[in-house]
Amino acid sequence: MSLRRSARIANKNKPNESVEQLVETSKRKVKSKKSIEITAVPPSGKSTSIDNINNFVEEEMTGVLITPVETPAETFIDKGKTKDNFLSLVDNTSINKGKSKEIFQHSDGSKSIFEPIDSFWLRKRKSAIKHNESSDIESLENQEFQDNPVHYINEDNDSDDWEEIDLSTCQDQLDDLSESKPLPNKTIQITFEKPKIQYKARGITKIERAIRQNVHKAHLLALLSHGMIRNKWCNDEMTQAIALSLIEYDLQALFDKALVKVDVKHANILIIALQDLCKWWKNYFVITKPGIRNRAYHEFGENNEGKIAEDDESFSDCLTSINVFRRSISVGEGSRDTSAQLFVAVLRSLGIPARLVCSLQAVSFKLARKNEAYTTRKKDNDLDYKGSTSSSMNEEAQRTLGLGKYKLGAKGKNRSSSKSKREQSDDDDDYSSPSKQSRVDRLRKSSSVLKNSLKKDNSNGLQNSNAPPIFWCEVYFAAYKKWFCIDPVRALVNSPQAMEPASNDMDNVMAYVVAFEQDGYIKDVTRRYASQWGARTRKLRVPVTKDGYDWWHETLSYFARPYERKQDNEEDAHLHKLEVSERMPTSISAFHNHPLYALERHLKKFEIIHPKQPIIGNIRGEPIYPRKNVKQLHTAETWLREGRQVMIGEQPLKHVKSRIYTLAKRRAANMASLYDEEPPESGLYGEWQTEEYIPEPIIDGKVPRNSYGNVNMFKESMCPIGGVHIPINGIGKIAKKFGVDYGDAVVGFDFQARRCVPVIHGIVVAKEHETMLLEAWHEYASHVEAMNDAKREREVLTRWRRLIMGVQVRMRLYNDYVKQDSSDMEEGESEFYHGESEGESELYHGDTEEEDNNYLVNVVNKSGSNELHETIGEKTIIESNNDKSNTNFSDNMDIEDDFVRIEENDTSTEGSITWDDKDEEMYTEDKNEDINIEGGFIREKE
DNA sequence: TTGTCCTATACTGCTTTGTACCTC
DNA sequence: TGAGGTACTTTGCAGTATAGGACA
Repeated sequence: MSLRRSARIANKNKPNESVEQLVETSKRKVKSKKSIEITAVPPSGKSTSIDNINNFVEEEMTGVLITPVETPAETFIDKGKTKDNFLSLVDNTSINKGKSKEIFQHSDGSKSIFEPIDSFWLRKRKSAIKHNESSDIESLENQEFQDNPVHYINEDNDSDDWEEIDLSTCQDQLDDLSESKPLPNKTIQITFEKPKIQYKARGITKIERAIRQNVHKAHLLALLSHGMIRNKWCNDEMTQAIALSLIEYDLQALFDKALVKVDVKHANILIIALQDLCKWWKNYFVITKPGIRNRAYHEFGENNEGKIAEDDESFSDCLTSINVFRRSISVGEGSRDTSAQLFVAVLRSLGIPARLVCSLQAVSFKLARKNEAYTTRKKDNDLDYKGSTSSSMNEEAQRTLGLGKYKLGAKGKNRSSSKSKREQSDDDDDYSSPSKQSRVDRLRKSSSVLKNSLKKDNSNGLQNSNAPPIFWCEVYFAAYKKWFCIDPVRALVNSPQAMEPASNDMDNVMAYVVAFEQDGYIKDVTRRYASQWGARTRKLRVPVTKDGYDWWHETLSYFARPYERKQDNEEDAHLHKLEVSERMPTSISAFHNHPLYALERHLKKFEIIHPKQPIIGNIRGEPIYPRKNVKQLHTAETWLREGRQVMIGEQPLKHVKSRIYTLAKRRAANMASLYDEEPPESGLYGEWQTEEYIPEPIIDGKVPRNSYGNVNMFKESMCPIGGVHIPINGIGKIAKKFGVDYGDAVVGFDFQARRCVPVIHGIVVAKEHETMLLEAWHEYASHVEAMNDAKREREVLTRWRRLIMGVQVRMRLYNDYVKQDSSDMEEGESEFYHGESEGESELYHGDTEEEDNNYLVNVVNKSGSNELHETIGEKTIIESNNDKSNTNFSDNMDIEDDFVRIEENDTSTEGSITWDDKDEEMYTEDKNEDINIEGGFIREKE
């Protein structure tokens, strides 16, 4: 390692010094240390004395700075390899430890102290500069030497560099140290206090987040499917017939009257009719279960499957077939969800265009707060069905309905099994039979009696629950051109705000509200019901990716109506109006990332509010601005990359601290901090302060370049006027040869190892040179290609020559020495080739060094079949056609380059081998060596 | 008890124009 | 001798989202 390089490395903490200064400094340091006995540690681990210090510098010593430690107290953690090297020279006994220093005792009793080099150096240097003790490096170093008589600096790593000295030279300090703390000689025991485990907030990892989102998506699809099936059941004619048979005649007549004409008057009649229908339904249908509920992600942990399944069954109906669905309406009981679904069937039976609406309760992909899902679950009696329907159910009603209820004691415990059996049998029920019809009539007649008693029993339970439902309905009012929501469970008509659950309701989270149309299409109507769409609801949904991909939107598009109706457009407009007129949040945190409103405090680093008008409100004294006024800012360089330039005279709207990424910037920042200067800042500009980049023109073929000698070509529009970008790497050489002025085209930057390297792709030249350069380039490229081909050909022929010569030598040796000893061998035949099984002769496939010289010749004969010929010297073995399995060519892939493919009649290659199909004779041109082949055996031609 | 804000933590992605040395 | 290729460099860091806790 050169002294110059050593100086450069040492310069890491002294960037303001020139290399020459540092070379001098290094030399001075070496001189100054000559009075001290230093044992330094080069990377090799061999100790070096100060007498060899000059060599030491040259060896790139990874030495350390050694100073006496006065009050070692804390554990020092070392990670440097250099120290490990040092430790090999001493006993592994740490005598005393300091925060950044450590004392080691050698086998001979001498001691060494370590201190990381950079901390000491920087501390001293900063201190000196700060107090203006000396601006001169030399005086500073002298001062250091006074404080620390032993030191040497050689930095390879910032904090891992160590230097060893013999502490006998600083015995005074050590004596002091020894007096205060006697140092043991041998092993010591270090006891660490067990650290207090502090469980801190932990976010989820990227993978975990992806898994959660996928689970969330899968659940959404399952819920969509569930809704589609139930919606289809709502169209069931039998179910609708049963529904129609249950509705009182007067009510039916009212609906008939309301549907006569489409106007406001009749629409109002329809509203009244719907209200009456809801009241009737509420009295008729007994709620036995709360229905689907939302679950926290962590509830789906391992070993919870059984519990969840059991839990779900007790919460919602498991309608296994449409017959069970039909039965539910005839008996008039079920969960809140089933109630709403059946009500849709009722409405459709009356000829009213009704949608089944569902708030999909997909498992959240966000982390639930600690035990939140359990602790904040509803404890109100509204949904605590256990204490309502079950225990308080009137026995008379149960008897009449033939029902057992949940938790009715020992009797009720057998409910599930008996119920399931009954459901199973009901699956096959034929409701069109007279007997069943009479059962419906019976139910119809007795319904008022039954329901009154049930209602009484459920007065504090599910029947009168005010909790927003999961399923409800929507009815289209043509007169108002609006969809009105109807909640049959609570008998509410057109109260969309009542459908939104409380924000802390963990059982019912409103994130996706979808409406299933009568014809099966699905529409997202969340915005009609979510009052805090921008502030809350939007954040609960699958986020739109940065490149704009909206999974939910795409998924729903598969189920959306392929054509648009007038009422759909009207509805879209209405939903959009609801979205943009969302009321302002009442908390400051809700303004964070709100799509409509913004506070200055939430602006990001590269954002600004422009213009600061209008102020659309105030929250705790802070002005509220429209989100559309939040504008993105960029540095002039970033705008240039976008193909825009800052207009002359524009001042930065904002100054931000520069990001320090590259080494160059870091050095500059270090220098600034060294002199207590302000860190460098970048000015930011808005798009309105920029204009499209206007490239300079090419004058007299001279390409304008930037300060780095290149041409910025971040966008095609940045090409100099009259110039052209030729995106071919290497064409610059051609331009240079022709004396054409050109500039390397910088199309971007590559960031590697904290360095920014421009990505150059092709050149920019004047347009008039383009054709000439391209032609020259093609010529050059073909020339290079031909050269490469010729080179490769030469290499192949050389190898063939070596092969043939090698085999010839072998043959000669064989004939001279081996053949003579084989008295049994027939003349003219060689066991060497066919005497052993399948041609695997020892020599041919032997373990000799020449083994690799067995090459393959792939010959295409006239009939077009491929045959593989293995050539050894003057002989060729022809293997079976296209059957490589019996050949020993397993290595042919590795020596593919050594294949010689010889086309028929191809005489272009000197010394090529030609295959004549007529007489099956292979001969080598220019060598006058013909080879006869008989039945696959080889015989030299006489 | 609830809503809001602050803090700690983890993740994401921004950064924006070399050079010494070796081989051919 | 010059062109071209390769290795070295480093163990970031600021901004942002979010969970958890404190507090009104």
